[in-house]
Amino acid sequence: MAKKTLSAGVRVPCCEPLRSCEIDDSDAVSLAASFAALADPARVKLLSLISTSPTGEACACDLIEPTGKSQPTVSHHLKVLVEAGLIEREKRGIWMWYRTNQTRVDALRTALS
Amino acid sequence: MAKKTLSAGVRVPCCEPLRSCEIDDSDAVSLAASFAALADPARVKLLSLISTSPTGEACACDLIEPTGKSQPTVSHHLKVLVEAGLIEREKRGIWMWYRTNQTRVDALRTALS
DNA sequence: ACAACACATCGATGATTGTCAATATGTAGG
DNA sequence: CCTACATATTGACAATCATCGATGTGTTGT
Repeated sequence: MAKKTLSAGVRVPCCEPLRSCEIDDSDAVSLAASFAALADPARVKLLSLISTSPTGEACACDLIEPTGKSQPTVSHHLKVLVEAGLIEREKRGIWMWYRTNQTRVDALRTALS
Repeated sequence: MAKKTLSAGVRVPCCEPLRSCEIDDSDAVSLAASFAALADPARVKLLSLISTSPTGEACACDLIEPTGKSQPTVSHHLKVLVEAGLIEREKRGIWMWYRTNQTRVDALRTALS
């Protein structure tokens, strides 16, 4: 029961930082989905590995050993990151190359402002 | 370990070690835990509601209706956010007041840089 | 064509999570 | 003490998730 609201409660359009205005339901859902993609240590590490690569991209074959997980598990986590839009994949020859989608990561960071 | 064909069947390592800037496991675990706290639309909305409050804090009683969840469910989500360090709680009289831990949120945002 | 390799997908399983009804805890007033 | 209220906790359940072995798909070199 809200009864101590002091302001008029005017709603403004929102896709901006959390602190600036109250977000609507669809924004909350999409933001939560993005954060969920980072809600596993393996995926945080994968994004770090890919982001810090000197060339800007990383081969899947170099991402298995550092995570300490099996190849299918790493493949699964990479798929989660791709579907969340945080990284992109490109097949060259037999190798799959991953790079970060900096625009999407930046958008996430902005949402925390 | 993965190798790459340059030409004439010569195989070389995929890319640079990827380890110079790699975050360590404990950092990945703690970061993932923080992101996990934001991996639910209800919690994203709660953090938004609290952060955008004109007074800087919000009473639990005002957070139930906007989320569309039951009172125990909202209480549960608030607890998750508190335990993740993203918000803080203070009881005054009958009401529980929540405010954002901006330092922690800023730390999360920095991690995405 | 064939074998070796890189990666994705499938299937199964144990663990975690979101949800709410019921109940407990704590606070204020009569 | 008793009642009304605000919030937290418990218990149970369905849904989702992380994991890996087995297998499928596609590519390269022989």
